[in-house]
Amino acid sequence: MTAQPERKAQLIDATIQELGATGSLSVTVGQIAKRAGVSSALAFHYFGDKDRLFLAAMRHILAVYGAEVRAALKEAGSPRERLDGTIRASFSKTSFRHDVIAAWLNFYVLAHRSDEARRLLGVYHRRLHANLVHDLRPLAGSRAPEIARRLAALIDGLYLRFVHFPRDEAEDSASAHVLAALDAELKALP
Amino acid sequence: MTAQPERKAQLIDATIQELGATGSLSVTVGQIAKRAGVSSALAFHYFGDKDRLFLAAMRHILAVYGAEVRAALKEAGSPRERLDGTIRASFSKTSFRHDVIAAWLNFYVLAHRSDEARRLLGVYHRRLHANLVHDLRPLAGSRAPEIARRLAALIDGLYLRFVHFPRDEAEDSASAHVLAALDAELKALP
DNA sequence: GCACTGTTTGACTGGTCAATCAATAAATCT
DNA sequence: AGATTTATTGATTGACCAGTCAAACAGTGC
Repeated sequence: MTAQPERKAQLIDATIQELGATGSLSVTVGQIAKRAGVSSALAFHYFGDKDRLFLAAMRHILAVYGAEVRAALKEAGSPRERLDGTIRASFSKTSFRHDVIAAWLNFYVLAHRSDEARRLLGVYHRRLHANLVHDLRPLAGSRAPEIARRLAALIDGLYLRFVHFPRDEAEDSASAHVLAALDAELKALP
Repeated sequence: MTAQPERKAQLIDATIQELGATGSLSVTVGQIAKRAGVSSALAFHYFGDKDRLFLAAMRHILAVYGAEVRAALKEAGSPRERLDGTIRASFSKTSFRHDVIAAWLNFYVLAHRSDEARRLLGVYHRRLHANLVHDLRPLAGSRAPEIARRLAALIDGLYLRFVHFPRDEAEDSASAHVLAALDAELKALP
């Protein structure tokens, strides 16, 4: 999946950057190609059309995010530490890079009309859910899936809010909110 | 604000519908005008440019949402009932109309680069927050604002998820999740 | 019946853009 | 070395679109 020609990677990077610069999917393939230092025809040669170029960029972002989560989990021991890692990875510096933000926002829009984009979004959802459930199970037993669903939605919702109204301590503040919700859920367990 | 010619309202409706039909902000003023049964020049005459037309549409959606919240609150007595009303209004049938969904998703994108859109989004945030805090206060005292922040983010996050992966019982299921989170927060109070 | 004001349009412009294509260069194979 | 595939581009096309403008139209007051 990542053994492609150099140019493909350049174009994907340029897509993300250009998306961040203009903020909408109406970026032109020409602008992207220019930033990548190649002709626009090459972008079409490799990706077929604009949508597939953008989807490739989104897959790349999700791959990077997945790697960050895995890295965070590797250093965690207890379920509680692992949950903390999963949550913090969702609010990592990378996630708050303004080009990554723009990609995510436009991805949500695209997922509403493109089947492939929705499928990709589903992959992200399931991965996050599975991670949360795995480490909630020892703490919450059969209530784990239900609580995981709420924590996942809370993560997305907080992300959206910090994206539009950023603060310096977004990373910590957002994580703290999710952990507080987790504690409340656990404390309230029967 | 709404004592303007009928045509303005028609154009706003058409904007929302066309946005729902194509799913992205790249709808053309021509398409919108055609759906409204007028010439595109008229849209420019009334709204100046495309962005302002879209913002007017979004203001309309927020106004309808606000009215739904107010209606739900009118029938509620206890703080708990009022919270339930606020939450259910956020997941009303209207909010899940597919053209309203498309408008919200694109609104999030726009809010990332347009000051006026972000300002509008801030209005929505503050209104929701204020409503939640008002009715949480008797139940959670000084912790009300903090909990309200989480519930608001949870509402947005759940909305996003049900929007992309709809279920028949979305309305009830989403509300139930928020209420469950509320109960957990209250039960966990010191 | 005239002046005035707001409404509405058709025609136009200047520009943009996704996608294609024919052609060249470079690499790989046989 | 000749054949075949892959990488890459410049030029082009055909459609489309935001925004402008001058003019036609309709109502209102006088």
